[in-house]
Amino acid sequence: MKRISGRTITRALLYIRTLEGLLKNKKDFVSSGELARITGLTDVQIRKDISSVGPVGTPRVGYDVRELRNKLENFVLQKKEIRVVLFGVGNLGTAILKYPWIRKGKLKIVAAFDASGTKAGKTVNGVSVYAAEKAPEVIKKSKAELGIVAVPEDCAQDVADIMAKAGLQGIANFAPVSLKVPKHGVVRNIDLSIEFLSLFCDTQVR
Amino acid sequence: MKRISGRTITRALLYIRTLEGLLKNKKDFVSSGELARITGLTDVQIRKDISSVGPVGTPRVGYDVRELRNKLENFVLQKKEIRVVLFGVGNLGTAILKYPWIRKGKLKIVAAFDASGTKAGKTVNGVSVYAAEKAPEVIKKSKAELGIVAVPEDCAQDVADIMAKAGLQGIANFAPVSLKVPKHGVVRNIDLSIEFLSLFCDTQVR
DNA sequence: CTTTAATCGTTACAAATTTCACGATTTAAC
DNA sequence: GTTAAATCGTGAAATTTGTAACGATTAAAG
Repeated sequence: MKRISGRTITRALLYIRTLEGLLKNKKDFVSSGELARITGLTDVQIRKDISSVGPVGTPRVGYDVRELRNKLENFVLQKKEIRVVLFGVGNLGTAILKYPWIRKGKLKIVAAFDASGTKAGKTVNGVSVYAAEKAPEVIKKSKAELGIVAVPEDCAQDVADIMAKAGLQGIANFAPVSLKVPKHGVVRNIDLSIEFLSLFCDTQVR
Repeated sequence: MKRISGRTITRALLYIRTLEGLLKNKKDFVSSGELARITGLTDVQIRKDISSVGPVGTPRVGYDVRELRNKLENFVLQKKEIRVVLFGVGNLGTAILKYPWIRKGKLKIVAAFDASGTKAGKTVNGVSVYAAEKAPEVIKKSKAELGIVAVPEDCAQDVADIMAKAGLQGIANFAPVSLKVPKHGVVRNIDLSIEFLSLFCDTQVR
């Protein structure tokens, strides 16, 4: 199987989400053209992406929704389970804990940490919240692999350091600052402000 | 001035954020190499992006931080002011209202709407919250141009319809569903789940 | 005032991504 | 069973995006 680009993977996740939606509506088959209409992509792009997981469609019929979803999932989410911790249980952190994750089964948020004493000991959407000091210990015990930074920008680097020290391999960073991490670490930055402003720029004539 | 890609614009916003951070630290000059170290991009890419706004750097010295920020801002955010409304004042919506936006001056969240009766009439971070029914009226009065969808997925399409009808030109959609909008409408989808999972996939061997 | 070292800006090149074109396959109609 | 219509899958072309190479410019040192 050839190497797959990150763009294809991101779109594959979108396909998975879309297919889940179709399943809810009892739709058993779907064509690349229809997926294109829903997602706003082109049908060719969709067929090409899907071809990464091997032949799965039937000419004149389209794709079996359930089968395609399963193949995409196995392709994109290879491991059985991925364990994640979250730092920061403010509004953003709570939103993340309550967000409808794709494949909740495979992706487990195993613990959350917060600096304010008022939240430790509580549970949000089934996830236990610990005091920040407990992080190294809890991360190791829980065998978490990835971390989410949802703290204010002024403590984001501190949190990233704790994460790196605890051996987390990847960080999703929602704080609007660039993080310094060991060179083998993977960071994905998600700055709500930048994401939004780039929309705004698209609406301008240029 | 030649056409600029969306990627360049997104990176320009990152540069602006980074430069603001440098200014806070009283740094007056910065080289493309240093910006590269901070942002994780390459120095060539940064110089190339910056060249879109015209010559601004000085060999052997680098860029005047304040000047570069201003030029990038004028380049990326051409209008004087952009007016935005937000739908959904739950955890995510509240997080958005409190997020440290780049250039708060130019970007004004002029109103927020929420379906639950308990929030209407309140103020979050200086923004008034209205009942959802008031939306068409308030949007028109406030001359808003863009909208943010931060409601649960099952009412996201309804909100998008209201937005389109009220004449908003662009939508930033944080709900994990694809929205149908009139063909001239611009939608930027930000699915926290997909953003995060794509990080996870990057950390896997492939 | 000349040399040196750092850094910018740009042109040419390479790589990645998307789009196009079209043959192959399958169902359904006749 | 033949034909027609829809749809898939894919190799090649076109486009976009990123990288490398390098001359040009500037400040500082000698």
